Amino acid sequence: MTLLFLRCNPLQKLILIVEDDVAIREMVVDALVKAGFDTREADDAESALTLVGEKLPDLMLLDWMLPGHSGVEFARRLKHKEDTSEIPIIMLTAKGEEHDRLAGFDAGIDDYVTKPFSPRELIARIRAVLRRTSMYGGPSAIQSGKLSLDPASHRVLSNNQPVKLGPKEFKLLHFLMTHPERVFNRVQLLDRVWGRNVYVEDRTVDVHIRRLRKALFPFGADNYIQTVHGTGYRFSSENQ
Amino acid sequence: MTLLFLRCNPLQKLILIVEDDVAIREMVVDALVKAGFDTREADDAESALTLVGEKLPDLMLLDWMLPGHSGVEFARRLKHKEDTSEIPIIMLTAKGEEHDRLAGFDAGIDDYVTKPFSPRELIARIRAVLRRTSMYGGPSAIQSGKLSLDPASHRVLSNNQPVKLGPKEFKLLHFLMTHPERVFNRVQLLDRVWGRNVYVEDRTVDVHIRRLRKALFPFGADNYIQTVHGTGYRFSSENQ
DNA sequence: TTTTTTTGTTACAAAACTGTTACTGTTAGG
DNA sequence: CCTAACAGTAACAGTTTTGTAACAAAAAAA
Repeated sequence: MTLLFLRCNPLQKLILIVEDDVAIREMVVDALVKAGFDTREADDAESALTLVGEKLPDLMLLDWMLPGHSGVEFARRLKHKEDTSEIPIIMLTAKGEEHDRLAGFDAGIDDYVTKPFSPRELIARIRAVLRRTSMYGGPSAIQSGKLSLDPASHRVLSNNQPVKLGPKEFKLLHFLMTHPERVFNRVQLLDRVWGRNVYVEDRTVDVHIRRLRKALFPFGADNYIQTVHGTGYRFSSENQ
Repeated sequence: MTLLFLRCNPLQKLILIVEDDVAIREMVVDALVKAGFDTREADDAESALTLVGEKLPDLMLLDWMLPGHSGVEFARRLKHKEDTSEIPIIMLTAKGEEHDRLAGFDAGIDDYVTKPFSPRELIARIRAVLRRTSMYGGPSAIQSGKLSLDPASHRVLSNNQPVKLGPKEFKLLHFLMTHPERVFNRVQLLDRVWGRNVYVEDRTVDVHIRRLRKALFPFGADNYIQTVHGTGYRFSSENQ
């Protein structure tokens, strides 16, 4: 297998369009490229997943009707996977699918555009969604004080020194770092890090927090994770 | 002038609807109330501003065409003011205003709904926007003099220095700060902070007030909490 | 397979928090 | 000025919450 390292402009947002109608796809890609976006194309959920695996896009355009799975179901799956849950999704729907739109919103879809749409409107909506979501939690590395965490390479650095973390610890730190200055109780953390419908003891969180702190301690970075007595834990770049 | 103290559920999101068509307004309010939202109504920009000044809404529904100013212009003004710039806005537009929608997105409007719309779609969109925006910077911090209390991060800052408080102290201060300039007797405080059907001695309140003051003392912020002899306690941003 | 790593649970220790009390200082009114 | 009700304060003991280490099961790697 060959790995392709594509050099891409980091300032250029990557849009993944999943749509089986070639005509629409080309029209959209054309508009996106002209608007200065980088694009990837897929015509079904399968190949879309492959592309997502290669490089997390900054936004996805998802056709409502896809061969195999429906678009919403695919969106729901993405939203449930930790590493892809933050990718904003815009749905492309045909007229008269009004009722189902509601299901889409519930699935965590950020916006939708009704076919036929004007390229200008599409671009405007993409920009609007990106503006909203890129405020926090882009797919690029998260920096916080001397800590930096890169979801893509699955690495944590403290003062450019690699920190060794287990998968759960990484996920936990990742979640906390993407939601700094906010307290989460144990159940919330279990929900967001371990996943819904997973039953584990509350106190398991404490143990993992402890392990995280232990791993960060040699770098003097353990105090980023703070205990809020009676409530839960908080990540804060401001010590104390 | 009469001041009405409305008891409102802090978990209930406050939606401000600005719309001059009474029929639409009532329909929307009806739907919102049924969906569990708290609402305020205004029929022009003027009165909308007054209401915003009284209490910052969690979201605004803005009619495209308003008497006096246009809706977008009003939105732009809100987005430029520091304290209101974070309020998400959903525009209500009539059919055939396609072109202008783009201007709306540029003005920082979060979404728009085309009239006529179904209540269900409206609610779904409101929920979607709230979900997106409340992820970060949810119910913003309460500021009072040099003190600020942020429920999301569960933090109290005095001159940007963190104040260490226990859970009960935090809750007590939180309650007092959300009801400033108002005296509460010990039973009322026990009810609202400790919870109904909890029996503890009245004097316990005194002790916690004492602990709060002690924690605030190093910052010279202890005199925000004032004793009203024979009655109870009051939080006041004006010292003395 | 064996070995290593990761994970969840538990038990106990340590720390933090809470409510009560007893005592002291204050206030308001006679 | 005196007094009775009221509020401030510190100390204490009991409770709850969190930290920590050790262990065994599960998963991953070799």
